[in-house]
Amino acid sequence: MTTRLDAFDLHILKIVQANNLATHRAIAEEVNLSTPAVARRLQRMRSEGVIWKDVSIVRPEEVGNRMTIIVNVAVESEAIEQLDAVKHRFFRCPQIQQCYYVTGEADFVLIMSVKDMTEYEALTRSLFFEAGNVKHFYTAVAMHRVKVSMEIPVGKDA
Amino acid sequence: MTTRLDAFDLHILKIVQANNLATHRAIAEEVNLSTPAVARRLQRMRSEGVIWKDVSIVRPEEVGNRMTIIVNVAVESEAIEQLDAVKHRFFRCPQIQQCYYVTGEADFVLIMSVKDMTEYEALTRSLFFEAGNVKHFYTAVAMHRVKVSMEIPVGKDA
DNA sequence: CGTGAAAAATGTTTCGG
DNA sequence: CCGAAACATTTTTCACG
Repeated sequence: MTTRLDAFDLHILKIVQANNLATHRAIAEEVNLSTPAVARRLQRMRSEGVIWKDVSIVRPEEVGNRMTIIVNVAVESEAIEQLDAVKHRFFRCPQIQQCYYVTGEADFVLIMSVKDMTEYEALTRSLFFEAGNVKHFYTAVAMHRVKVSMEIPVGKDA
Repeated sequence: MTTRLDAFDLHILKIVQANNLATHRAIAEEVNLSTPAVARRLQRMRSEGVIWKDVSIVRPEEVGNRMTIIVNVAVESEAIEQLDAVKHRFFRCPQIQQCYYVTGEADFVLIMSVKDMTEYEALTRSLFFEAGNVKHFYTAVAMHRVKVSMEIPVGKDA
């Protein structure tokens, strides 16, 4: 929060969070600004890290990665060293899309994208059993991805 | 999976999943193809829905001190009607970024982005208590977002 | 289907307010 | 810091292998 964002910035963010391929002209028209103004603001927000990434999102079904699995993991030791080791292991696994370190009964929540249960089972072995420091884990299979987004509410509903 | 994707397509997907602002020329160079070839493949994958969205991802910290909260929700009735009502309610809530309908003890897993605990508490009231059909819910606060991505493994690790 | 060179559109830079 | 016009890219189109 080192940066101050005005109403124009927030409006632009709202747009590019939904579609970052929108042309500067189209954005400029919607927010009532000139093309270079929009370009400057986008460039600033990208260099300052307000916008931290620009990505395409693909449908899992289309590339053969079919199942989404949500795993709650509890660790044995919460010593910093051990915890960092676990975090790194999770971070480096491509099938783990998201990993949150959380309060409460579980220590980690993982969101994974795997091809099938066979692949998942193999991963549980290498990630949870063999690697150590995992007390127990609870697996939930996603039957329906009701909503999948990275959008952050800005403006009126923020 | 109506479409067949060749090695070039997968390679391109890998790139744009990390950065969809990469120029066609840069992509072409990396995958050893001509610029228009890359353009055609991208256009095809977008029209066919393999690439289903192109978005900017913003840092939550930069748009107001935001917290990520993971909620497990169990419903009373799993009748289709009631379930759809709940899904729609969750889908329409801007603070709910992700919603999965899952097997197991909980019925839904929600990933929420809220400004503070006050906002979260207000949402729990309107989403869980007043709206009905929610048996119980379990709240976990994310202390650290270890990994946050929508990337799907393609190619060698898929 | 992929390639390479033209046209159209987009993004960027330079200025003066 | 914004906006208008010149400038440089990129994207697209098209004829051809």
